[in-house]
Amino acid sequence: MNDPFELDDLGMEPEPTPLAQAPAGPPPYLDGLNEPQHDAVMAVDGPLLVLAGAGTGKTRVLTTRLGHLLATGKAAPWNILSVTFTNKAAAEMQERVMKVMGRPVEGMWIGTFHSICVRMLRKHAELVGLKSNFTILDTDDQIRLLKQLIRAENIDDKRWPARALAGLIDRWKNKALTPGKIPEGESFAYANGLGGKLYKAYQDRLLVLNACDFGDLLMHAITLLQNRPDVLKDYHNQFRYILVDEYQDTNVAQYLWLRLLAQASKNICCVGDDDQSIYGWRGAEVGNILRFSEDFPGAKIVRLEQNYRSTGHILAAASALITANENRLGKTLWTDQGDGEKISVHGVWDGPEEARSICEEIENFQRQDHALSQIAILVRTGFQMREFEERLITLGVPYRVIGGPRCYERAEIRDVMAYLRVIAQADDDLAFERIVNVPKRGLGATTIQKIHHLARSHGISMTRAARQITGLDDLRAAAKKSLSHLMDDFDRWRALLHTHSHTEVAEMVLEESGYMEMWQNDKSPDAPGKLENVKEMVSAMGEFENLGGYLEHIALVMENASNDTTEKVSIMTLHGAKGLEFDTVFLPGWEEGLFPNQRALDETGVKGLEEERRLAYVGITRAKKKALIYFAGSRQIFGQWQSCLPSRFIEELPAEHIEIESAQGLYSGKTTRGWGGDDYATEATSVNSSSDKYGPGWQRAQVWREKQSSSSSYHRGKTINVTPKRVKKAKPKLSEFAIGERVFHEKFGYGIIEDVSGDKLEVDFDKAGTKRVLDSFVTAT
DNA sequence: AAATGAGCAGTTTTT
DNA sequence: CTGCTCATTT
Repeated sequence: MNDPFELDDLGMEPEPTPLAQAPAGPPPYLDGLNEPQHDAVMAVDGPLLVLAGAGTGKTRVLTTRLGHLLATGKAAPWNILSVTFTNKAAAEMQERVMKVMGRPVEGMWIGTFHSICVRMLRKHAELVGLKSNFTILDTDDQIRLLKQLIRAENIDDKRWPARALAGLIDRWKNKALTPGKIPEGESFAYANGLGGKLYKAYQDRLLVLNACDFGDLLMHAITLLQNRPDVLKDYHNQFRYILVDEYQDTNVAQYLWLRLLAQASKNICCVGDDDQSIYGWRGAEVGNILRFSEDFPGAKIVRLEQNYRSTGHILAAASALITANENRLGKTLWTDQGDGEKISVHGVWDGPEEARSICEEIENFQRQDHALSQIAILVRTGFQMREFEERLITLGVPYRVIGGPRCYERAEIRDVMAYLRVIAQADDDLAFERIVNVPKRGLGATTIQKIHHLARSHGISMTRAARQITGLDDLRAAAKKSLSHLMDDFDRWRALLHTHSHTEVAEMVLEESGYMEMWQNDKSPDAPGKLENVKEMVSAMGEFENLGGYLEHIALVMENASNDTTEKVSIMTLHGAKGLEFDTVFLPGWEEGLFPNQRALDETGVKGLEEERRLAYVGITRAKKKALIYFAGSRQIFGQWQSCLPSRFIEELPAEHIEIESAQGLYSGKTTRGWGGDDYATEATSVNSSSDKYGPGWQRAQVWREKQSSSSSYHRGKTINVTPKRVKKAKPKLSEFAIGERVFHEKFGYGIIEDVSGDKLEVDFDKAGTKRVLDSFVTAT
């Protein structure tokens, strides 16, 4: 990474601070802290890096430290800036400081990078060319706007997708590179050199629209602090103590922002774990945490290594795994909780069997009174979730998916949001465009085109252009009338805000615009649900002070707050699991190509591989008592069967901490056994004789191990070959059966072979329907 | 202006 | 295999 840091040196002496010692004896909030934790709490002045391994009491240290600052009178609440990555983390911090202090604490700046930047920008908007009520665009708006600009440049947006440009711009913004600062050459990464020009055009247009995208929030804040020493000085005076959580996930822009704010007091405490850095792909710089002592000279480093979460084998296996990474600060987790159970590694035949096997196991746990809320299935990618969901549904085991499609992404919610956004901020083109013809009011593509054109050529927003165009003779009479009617409506609704509550206004808008009516008249089966969603949304607005507050919440707080406390199994991605813990963790899909993910390897090579490994580390360390890893011999991806090799991460787990379990019932003699039918699960339980110990996946693993030992430098040497690529299903053993042949299956009866793939057959059974079966389970007739 | 179909791409995600 | 976008049709 080139070095965009041009800030003042940080090497000043820490200013002497008078000690406001607590009276005799240590205050109660320090009770029970171990030594490093205690150190981390007490080292209040000067830069401090807390390397907090998984499950080592990081949050406790952070909150105790905050409490300590307050209790000793070193800082008033408003002297504290505490930055987190998620709103959830921010809320938890606020909550726990209250517990430490035993009373509510108000006035601290606790929030996400983005929410704190918004707060700064709302106050000083005009200094970066915005108005205080600026809109925060989401990714969708961002892409739509870019697409318009790309087309305006007559660039083929097929060949140069807007998404790609959005990614490029995001990466620039993550590094706080304004259009004037992008490195020579990087502009050429898009549309033969037009990237930079489009970036500039995009930023200009955003100012006209009085809008920001997410990246802008940080970037504008940095610009503000850099260009206005007076403003920066005010913040220096205010924020005497800065705390940062999940420091390993910060990007360059966030680092620069922190550095600007911390450069006067130098009282910055960053907490993080380089081994849990899993967001590199979205701009996080592990380098920030690796480089901490250089960035903040005189920094103290405290390592939290005692783990209070997992038992010995789990911890040891995870620790061993992560040592395969080169780029790390290094720490050794330990526990005094005893060895516990080994990690079990299961080879299964394919995806469906993996799902059956795991979900059955969950059912067993349920019968043994394990709390379902203490069980999680952690997958590498979203599409793996479906199999588990389906299986759990058929078994009637309650589950919840965490981090699935979010509610505000639903069309009707976005529509309502768009109405409200236009009312709150008339220049919000993206919102205007979304609802200008929803419900249909005869303002089609042609009209929009004309408004667009006028807006662009005059450098004004569409609302303004629309207003102007109603005074011209450019539109058909009907369109003109409809448009000016709509514009009048908007004015009226906006005026209503002065006299009515925002909730009332919203109700009126949705009624008068015909939006509710549109869904009421809609005959589609999901229309009532959508109507319900809209109503729910409006009632939720009441919890906010005003419209702006509500809109900002939606823009910045993207979590679905589910206070669902019922007992459910959790299904989520490994990314989503960071920071959580469960008694029992299932880790399916540990196969080359899937995990480590092929694309991660292809795109970022060793860096990607190491990040995948950290992901594996995060996964294992979520488990308190049991961790179960699965890999399948073959898997259907995008409708194609692919044969898979066990993940190299399995190989990297020390044998003494794992236990290989066979796929139960598989290959347990040549008994006729259904394959792929739901009823398979009920009988695939008992048989487990030692000669049948290894399922086919495990046999592959043996092969894989042999292969490894014969070329040991395969993935650890310098010539890192991030293959093996996924092996195409090369029809290993050709089946003796042919398509069209009539066969008999003990369980499903007679059927016709529809497809042959290796030794697996797809048979259309007369009675049981189409099933996938192993050829050894059928006989020719 | 809406509806149907062809074509295509398809990790991880918070703000 | 899906779900989406875009273009073509009516």
